[in-house]
Amino acid sequence: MKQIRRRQVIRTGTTVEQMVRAIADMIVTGVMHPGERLDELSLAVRFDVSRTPVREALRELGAMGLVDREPNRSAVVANVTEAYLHSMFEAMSELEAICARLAAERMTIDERHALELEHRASARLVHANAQEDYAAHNTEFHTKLYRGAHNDHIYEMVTQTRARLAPFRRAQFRLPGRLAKSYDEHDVIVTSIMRGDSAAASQAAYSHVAIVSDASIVFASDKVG
Amino acid sequence: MKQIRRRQVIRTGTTVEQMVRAIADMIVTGVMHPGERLDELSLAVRFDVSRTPVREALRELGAMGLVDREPNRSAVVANVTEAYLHSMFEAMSELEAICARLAAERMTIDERHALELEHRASARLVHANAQEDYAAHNTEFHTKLYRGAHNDHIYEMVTQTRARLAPFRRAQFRLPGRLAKSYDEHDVIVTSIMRGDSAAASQAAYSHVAIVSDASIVFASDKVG
DNA sequence: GCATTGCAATCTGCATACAGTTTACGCGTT
DNA sequence: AACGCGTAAACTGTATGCAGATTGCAATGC
Repeated sequence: MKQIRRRQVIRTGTTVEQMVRAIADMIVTGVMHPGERLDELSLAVRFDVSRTPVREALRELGAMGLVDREPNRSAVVANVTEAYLHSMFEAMSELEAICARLAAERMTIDERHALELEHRASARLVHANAQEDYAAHNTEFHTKLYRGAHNDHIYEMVTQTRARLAPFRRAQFRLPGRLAKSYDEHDVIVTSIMRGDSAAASQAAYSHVAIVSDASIVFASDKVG
Repeated sequence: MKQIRRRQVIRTGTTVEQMVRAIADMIVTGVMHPGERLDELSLAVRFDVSRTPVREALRELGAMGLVDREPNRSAVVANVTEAYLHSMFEAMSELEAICARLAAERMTIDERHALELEHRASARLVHANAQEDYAAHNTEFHTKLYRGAHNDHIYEMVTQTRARLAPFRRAQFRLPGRLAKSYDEHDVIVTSIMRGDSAAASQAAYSHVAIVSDASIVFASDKVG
């Protein structure tokens, strides 16, 4: 995967915010790997700005947990310990369970229909084994679930946790048969939510994420230190 | 509560980190009120540094959710909407319930003893109606609970949420009889945890925080917009 | 009397410059 | 050949200066 070295100008809107998004995206999508250095001058040249906004962007990314910073040392793409990674996956399960429970209680009719529709549409992707497309669907499915909980702060927490886990979860759908299993698990969640069975939805969501975690940790274990 | 106008020099360790802590402290302890402006130059003069580290500190505080920032506008102490405040209190109940459940399952013998000890020691404060001291005990009690869950990421989330709620929760122990009720609620949590009854601990913790939320929202409702 | 426009003061956003720290490399010694 | 030391290069931390945006006020027109 070759990186684009050409100067990348992003002078629209607030410069720092754009840089935060751009760098976060590179980390989350795996263009940059955990442990990789983010030196200020290179980034400044690359985005065609001075070091000042770069530093502010790095500080914000640090606060988000996407990069690690130490005094007088370059920022590096966050390289979490295996223990912390495990705690994030567990937290993800708990948060997802909460969202599913609240969603079962609070989703509007329209939201329920939209969730079901999104889910049903993905069956086609499973049969085609379209891993990339299914991953996109998966993101949308879970986002709908988080939104459905109707709690902005929980949405913020779960979204942030998800972003931090993304680098360690990329390959999950490459496991043979994982797509079909994921679909089945989603099915239980959707069915429970449609019935308004919050306990079942919560339980199903917890297990679903726990399974994804196990699958992901296999791939992540060679990256963490 | 008069503010100290004298220059405040904090040249120990990493400057920006110190400033973040100092400003966060002023917000959390109520020295600065929601909506209050944080202009860069004043802060720079006050801490005897240039605007550059001030800006970085403000950006970090923004990422933490303690201050709101908009382009070309001063940072202001975060002034959340009533709806968002409610979502944070609800999230706090959920997180606390998780911590209590996990703590009931995972706390070591020593941690259980320490929690019980902290709790028992506070009985004296209730009888003396020592609100300030009880508030300190309360913080320590809940911190022990969060630690007891043995999950670093959840600890981070609950701590951050707690910090953001702090400005809106200051007066909770001024309600008549609240100290005694708080003690009783803690008692149920402690007893459940000592028994290893995770369901009861979780339930008790959820209710406890929900009650605190209701008490706090009364006081907060005249501050939010 | 009230609204509107223009100007000045204030403040933020960013670039540049300088100071202090860390890292890397080469030379000399053992 | 390996180790230690010293110097230079590279990089981060902070200050300062300038450009652009916003705000408040005052003067003017209706």
